[in-house]
Amino acid sequence: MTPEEAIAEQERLRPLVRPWADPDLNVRYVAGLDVSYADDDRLAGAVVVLDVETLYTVDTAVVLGTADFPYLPGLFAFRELPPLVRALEKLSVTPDLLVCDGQGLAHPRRFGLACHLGVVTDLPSVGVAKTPMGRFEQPSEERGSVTDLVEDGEVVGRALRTREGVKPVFVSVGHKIDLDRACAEVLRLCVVRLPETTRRSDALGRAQLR
DNA sequence: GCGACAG
DNA sequence: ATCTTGTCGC
Repeated sequence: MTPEEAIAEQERLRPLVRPWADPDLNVRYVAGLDVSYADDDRLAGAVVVLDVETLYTVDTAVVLGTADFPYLPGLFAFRELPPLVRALEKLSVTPDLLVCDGQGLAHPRRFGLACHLGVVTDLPSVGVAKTPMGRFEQPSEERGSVTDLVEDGEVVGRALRTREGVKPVFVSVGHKIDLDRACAEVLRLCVVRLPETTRRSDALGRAQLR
């Protein structure tokens, strides 16, 4: 697939994004997804499902693969989506929400990894990125404070302070959830700066490459 | 033309 | 993404 074809694919799928929650959305099992890279082009896609009430891990899956698409800003999903979908297929527990390592609507074409993964799986999803794609004001220092993340004059996500005195993370809607809910769900996954979902899937993926 | 650009 | 445990500072 060429970058031009990838962009066309994003434009084709973008209308399928539903940036609101089903009335009956109840989040108990949350999946964190991440891809780790080796020195060569091997990679590991990892997913960890935890019970949001206890933060206990209830299911995990890892797959080994190769990087078949380069990292290009705006086309990140075409590199990470294949191993992540394969990992999701290995789960025994169906997650209620996917927490992705990257952007959702906070994307130049409003179709970041979290949107793509949400649409492909038809599961609610949110993007949690460590660096922003857009402009934002610094949220105040206390845990839970937020500011808008703005791109092209529209609010595409939020900067969320997940712990006092740390850099914010950048939350955007992926699919089948609204921004308020997305921020609330992410915040309750955070013991330190990054959500436990992200931390555990990251650890699982890198361990698999050893 | 130049800089910016998730992981 | 990756290099990476203990250590410095609030």
